[in-house]
Amino acid sequence: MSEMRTGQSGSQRPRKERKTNADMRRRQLVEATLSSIVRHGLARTTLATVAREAGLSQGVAVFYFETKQGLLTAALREIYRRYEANWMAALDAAGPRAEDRLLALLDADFRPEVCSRDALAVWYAFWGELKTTETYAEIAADFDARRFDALRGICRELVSGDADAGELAEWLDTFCDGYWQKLYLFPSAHGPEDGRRALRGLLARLLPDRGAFAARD
Amino acid sequence: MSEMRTGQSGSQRPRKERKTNADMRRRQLVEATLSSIVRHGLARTTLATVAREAGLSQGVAVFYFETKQGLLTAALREIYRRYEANWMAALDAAGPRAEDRLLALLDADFRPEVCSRDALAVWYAFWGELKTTETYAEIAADFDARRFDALRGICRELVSGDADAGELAEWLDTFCDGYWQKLYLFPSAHGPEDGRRALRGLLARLLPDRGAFAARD
DNA sequence: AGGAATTGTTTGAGCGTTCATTCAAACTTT
DNA sequence: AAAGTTTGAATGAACGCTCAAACAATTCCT
Repeated sequence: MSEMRTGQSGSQRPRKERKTNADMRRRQLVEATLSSIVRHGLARTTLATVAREAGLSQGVAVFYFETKQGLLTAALREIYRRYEANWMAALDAAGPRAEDRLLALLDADFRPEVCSRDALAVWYAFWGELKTTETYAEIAADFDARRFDALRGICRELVSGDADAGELAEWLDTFCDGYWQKLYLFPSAHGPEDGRRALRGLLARLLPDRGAFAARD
Repeated sequence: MSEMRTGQSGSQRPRKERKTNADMRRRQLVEATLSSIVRHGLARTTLATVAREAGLSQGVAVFYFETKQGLLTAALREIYRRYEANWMAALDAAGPRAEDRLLALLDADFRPEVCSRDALAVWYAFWGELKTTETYAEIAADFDARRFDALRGICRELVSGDADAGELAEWLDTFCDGYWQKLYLFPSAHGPEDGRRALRGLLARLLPDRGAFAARD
């Protein structure tokens, strides 16, 4: 009964430590990248600023991500992952009624986790280079599709006719994107709370027959 | 009767030729900057790419703009100037009726002159660095304020109550910003024409009592 | 179990490149 | 001749990436 071939699962801790360490380092570096983008902007984010932020050497960033571009791509993927986790969690927490699910999904866009000033700085920094970095566009399209499908699905429960539901979903999605721009460009004039309020007002207008969105007034 | 102090206006053409030349060069360099941003992105736009695009030497760009940053700032101001000229011209061309003026102002946002794929690439490239370049934010706030005032003014003619008018103006402004984002991120799924159509649909919903916006169904 | 060998990780100096800016000299217009 | 304009080589700083060497964890061998 000697030891097995360190293969699948039986062994005690054959390489687990190293794998764990690698994942931890990658997370640490991605986190440092996001911090650096917030602090210095994407244009002035270098391997040096990331390494300094992470408390590591420049070399280790290249070791785990091959290239600076790989690190940036991982960072963009990460914020989209967080964004998706945010609205999915909001949907899970919402009740079964379509009105509640719609509000949950849209409200999620105005949680500081995804639209704080720092978060917006990162979003727009990456979008600014979307046209010159093919991968960014693919990531954006991938994540956006899932959210829009969810949104349209809910709208279909609220209005009759697929065309009208799609139209409504497009309006609401557009509103969210547009309000993010306000939050980003003019943060002193618009906060997430204002966004939620404006959203409710718009919903009350667009779906007047649904009492759930009726304005106080 | 010796020569005067080259001062105000009396002299025949004391420096006029040179001034004209300087303005022409500045325009040429700003144009080349915008082209370079479209072609290479803002991050890879250098004095060399701008000079090559303009058919001039690098030195002349510095001569007229002192610094690369000065050149970029001038380019941003230029696209905002064009944007403003676009919606102001649309307003001037529209009739006196508030419905027509509203549609003219909003439709102007979907003219290729300001929202073509190339134009959007420039907009988002600059916005991406807004948080790290104070001047960009000032320029954006300056131009945005004038447009929003115009929009709100028209909305006040259409709905009673300043609060409701302001709310409507915010919704519509947000819609325009949001749709630009769709045009930019997913140009294969959304074109300016779709934006105009969606806008009309939204207007018909938000202002149902105004026949001018009634949907054809 | 204990020490050597192997494999994985981290460092930071160094390389080649690119970039913004400078500037003396050449060229043009007044 | 004077003033204005344009050039492009030179400068120095910053950057992404490489790599040999150092360090650490794990495995192998007895």
